[in-house]
Amino acid sequence: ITIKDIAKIAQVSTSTVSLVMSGKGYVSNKTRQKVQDVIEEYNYRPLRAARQLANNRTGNIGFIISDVHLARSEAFYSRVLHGAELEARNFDTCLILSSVRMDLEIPGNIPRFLKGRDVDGVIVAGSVPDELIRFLRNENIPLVLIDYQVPDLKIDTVCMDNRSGLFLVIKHLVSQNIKKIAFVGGSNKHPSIKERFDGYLMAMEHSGLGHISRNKKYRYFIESETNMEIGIEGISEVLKKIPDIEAVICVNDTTAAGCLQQLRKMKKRIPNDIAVVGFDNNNYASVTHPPLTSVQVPKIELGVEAIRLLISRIENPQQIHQTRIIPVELIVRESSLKL
Amino acid sequence: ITIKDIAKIAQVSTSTVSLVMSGKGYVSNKTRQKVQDVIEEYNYRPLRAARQLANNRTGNIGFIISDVHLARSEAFYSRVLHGAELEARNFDTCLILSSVRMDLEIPGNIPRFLKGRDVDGVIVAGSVPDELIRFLRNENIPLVLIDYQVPDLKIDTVCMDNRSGLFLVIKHLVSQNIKKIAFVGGSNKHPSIKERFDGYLMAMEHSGLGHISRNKKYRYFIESETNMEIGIEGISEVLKKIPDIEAVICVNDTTAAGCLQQLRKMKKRIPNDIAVVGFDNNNYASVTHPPLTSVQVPKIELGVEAIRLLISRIENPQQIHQTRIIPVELIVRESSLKL
DNA sequence: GTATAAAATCGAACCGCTTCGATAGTTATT
DNA sequence: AATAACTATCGAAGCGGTTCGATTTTATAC
Repeated sequence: ITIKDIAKIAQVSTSTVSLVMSGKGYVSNKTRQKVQDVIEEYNYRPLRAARQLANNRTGNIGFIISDVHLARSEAFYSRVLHGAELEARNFDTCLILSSVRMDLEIPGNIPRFLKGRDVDGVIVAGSVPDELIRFLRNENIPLVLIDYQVPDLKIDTVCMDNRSGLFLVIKHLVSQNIKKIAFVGGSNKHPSIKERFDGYLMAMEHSGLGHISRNKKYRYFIESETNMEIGIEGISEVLKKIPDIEAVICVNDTTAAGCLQQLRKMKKRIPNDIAVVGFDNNNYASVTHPPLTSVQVPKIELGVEAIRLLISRIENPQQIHQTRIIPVELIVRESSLKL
Repeated sequence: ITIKDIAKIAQVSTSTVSLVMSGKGYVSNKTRQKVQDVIEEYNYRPLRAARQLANNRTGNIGFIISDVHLARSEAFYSRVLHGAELEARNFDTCLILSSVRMDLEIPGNIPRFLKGRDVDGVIVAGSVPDELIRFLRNENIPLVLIDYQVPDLKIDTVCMDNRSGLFLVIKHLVSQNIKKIAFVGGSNKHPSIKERFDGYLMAMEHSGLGHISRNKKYRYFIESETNMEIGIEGISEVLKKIPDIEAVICVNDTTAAGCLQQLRKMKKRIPNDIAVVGFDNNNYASVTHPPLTSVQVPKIELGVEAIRLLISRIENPQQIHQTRIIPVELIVRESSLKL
């Protein structure tokens, strides 16, 4: 069933039907009603592809994420994706998903929807090869990054308030008179990780604990994707240097899970010997033993905001580039709550 | 840059370019080479929408999943989605994602890609409203279900071998001389859940423990989505009736996490007092305390197989309906391994 | 050497929709 | 009464491909 069929049945031209559907131009009320009735009756929906061909708008948004992120055991980016999907629906827009390998070749290996020019814009979630982002930029495709950025490129971005998150954590620990607070992290390549560490430094200074945070014995970093091993090694190393450590803040929950596991193995009591705090408030924060205090990141919100930002850019390509920062929240659980 | 441009530059007609791209018809080697060179040089990619309009193939596959599933804390269906995406790539096909609410109205609320006829086929992962599936069936859209089925509808399906999973579990427990084995589950509406319970019954009979599994005191079910609460309540109830229970098999890891938590609260030693086994081998199976024995379900594979099945159906709409069963594997961890 | 078949190439129609420009009918303006 | 300005509707071109004949060239058969 095509627009021609509708036109014939309603005894008007296809242009009139088109005008009715789009709400543009002049159509008398009588005609409009007639056409709408026929559309309704036959449940007519215009073919997207035909529409795209005619007016160069696809109604699709591409969502790109690295294989690594998508394969990650925490559901972080799946949640972000979910948020994006929910909001895309509100704009009558489809989400086309593509994962990319971190070693993809450009332009040989780019997502298929870019080859077929199948999308009006693209969301990139988390880190992907910078060249991919540069490529998208060169192609002049509307683009929004989530929780990532590329040095010296001005791009619309949605991210979470990592620094404030650390202020909340430190404040919570200090309120329990905990002072010897260590930080365990991973590769600083990802901006969020760097920001969390910066937040730690700043918040510690702010609480008058700068003499601790400035002491490098209280830090542990490994150049790798964050995983449980970092937590395991991290807490072991820190404990060697500072046996009377009181708390450890991990760069995310996965790392924290490693810490918990290792501390249990060492027969440390959590939180009474050592408090442990994570970040992200992942799906397993509450099934660890003990349940993990963490900074809740509104993942759905990240996706929602990204869609909004992207659509506003698609509609207004010249608008100034923005960064939207989503607030976070501290979720206190047993791992940091002294009895 | 369009096919006309390429044609002009290569000094052939657009039809010839088209023939070169599709590999159909007769083209001399010389011409083919010439055209391919130009395509290469200008990095020409045909516009999908134009192609679709002409030959009625979109090159897109829709992936439908319920909000509830996608929001689930375990990453089960995200993994399945990931697998589908990976395999779709191999077929130069895009995956369009849509989540649906369990209370969606049909046809008002159906995914947008169905309205615009934007996909060649659809994958449905997990349970969705049966009417949606019937609707898809009526519309004659190629369809594959993952881990779900609708009574009295013949539809291509990919699922996991739930029954065998339970045989593996029982065998493992019995080999440790554990006999008093209970089963805690959720709503039987989802076929997998029912199959797991059936597997329990069958495997127990098979191991000569039928007198136990036939005793209803060893079972606990709640009509609800599976969650931690079911585990918590389930193990409490069973323990009341059978205080000397030796093991509990939970319908999935989430439920098992609830069990673990409750048992710890009750100061039971796991696995020496009671062994606990889950199903799915979720992302958090290894961070629970103790780490959880579980049946590993190859989630990526589920997605991969679904794509393969769907594409084969798209290409051959008349082929007989199939059910592909993905094998599972037991992952033994501390929660069931007596010292 | 001619008849016939196969190979190579092209022009044009078509897919379903939007939109520009033309046309005609109404109403307002002078 | 003539002109201008809307309002309403439509025909046709065009978006970027594919594909069906038609046509020309080349190879094969007798």
